Amino acid sequence: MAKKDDMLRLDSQLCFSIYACSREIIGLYRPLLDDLGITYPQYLVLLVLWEQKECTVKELGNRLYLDSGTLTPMLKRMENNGLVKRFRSQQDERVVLISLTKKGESLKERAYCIPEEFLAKSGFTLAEMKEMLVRLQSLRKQMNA
Amino acid sequence: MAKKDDMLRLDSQLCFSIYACSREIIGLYRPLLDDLGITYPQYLVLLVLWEQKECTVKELGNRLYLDSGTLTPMLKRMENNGLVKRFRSQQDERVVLISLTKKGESLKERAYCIPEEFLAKSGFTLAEMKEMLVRLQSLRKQMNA
DNA sequence: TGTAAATATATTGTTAACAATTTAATTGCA
DNA sequence: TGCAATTAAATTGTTAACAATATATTTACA
Repeated sequence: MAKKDDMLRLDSQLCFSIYACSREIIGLYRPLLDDLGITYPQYLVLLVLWEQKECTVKELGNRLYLDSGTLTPMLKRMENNGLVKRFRSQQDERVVLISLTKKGESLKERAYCIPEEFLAKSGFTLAEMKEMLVRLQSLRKQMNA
Repeated sequence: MAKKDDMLRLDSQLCFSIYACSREIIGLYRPLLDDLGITYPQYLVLLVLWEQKECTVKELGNRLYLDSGTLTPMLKRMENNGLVKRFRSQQDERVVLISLTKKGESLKERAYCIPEEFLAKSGFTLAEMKEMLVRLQSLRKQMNA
């Protein structure tokens, strides 16, 4: 049963390596994000809004793979911290639109250093980084098929 | 500023790809783990215990990169579900030892299919899987340096 | 030996992830 | 037109991650 047992060894599990890596990266980002007064998932929301200024909760969920059960309370916290505004669409009252405040907008300038810092600490070249990105995206596509 | 802005695009962020992948894999595992009556982090605890039968909370934390703030309540839940036993070491009363119950032990047999299922769904060959594993481990090592 | 430092776990409080359900608005179609 | 099905968010409840702190035990060494 040694071979069978090998499959169940913690250190041979890709899933664990990805899970641990994710948490480690978030830990690396934490002091930087603390300076901006945001958390990692909030940073992801801002990334989307820095790209497109305004979007619906639904669209945010599609980009980040999160549902309203996660997003609604998080967006309320961000609203309380003055980062975003929330309001119902006039055309369709079911839809909630999220847009940046001046404060949320202004954080972008201070965020450029974050991916740079990560690239530096990762020890990867930009090419290796992209290679990895492609593999992970194909993994995700596969799993959805 | 287009190039600078590119760095902040959600889809060019390796960190997001890893974070999203991690959650997606856990989602893939969920129905299988539901059958066993455990969650993903609990599965990781069992992986360690299937390897070595008994260990301390400290050792579990070292393997899984989790602290007592996460482990203590989780291990209590696992104890309530009859999966593990918890008891203080006789030699050092600070230390809490975790060991498997018959029930926890017996789940191993039903868990072999989980990494197999993942390998199948990932669309990766075993070699590609290992390649990826190595890269992620080196990324983790780098970040800790 | 006695006490300060170190160590292991537990506790408290905040944020997040997600299933399941609810509420409200819109759409489709008999 | 009117009502059933669909859709978008919000709500509720459970588990987890983690910072900060507390408690209890052990170790080190003055």
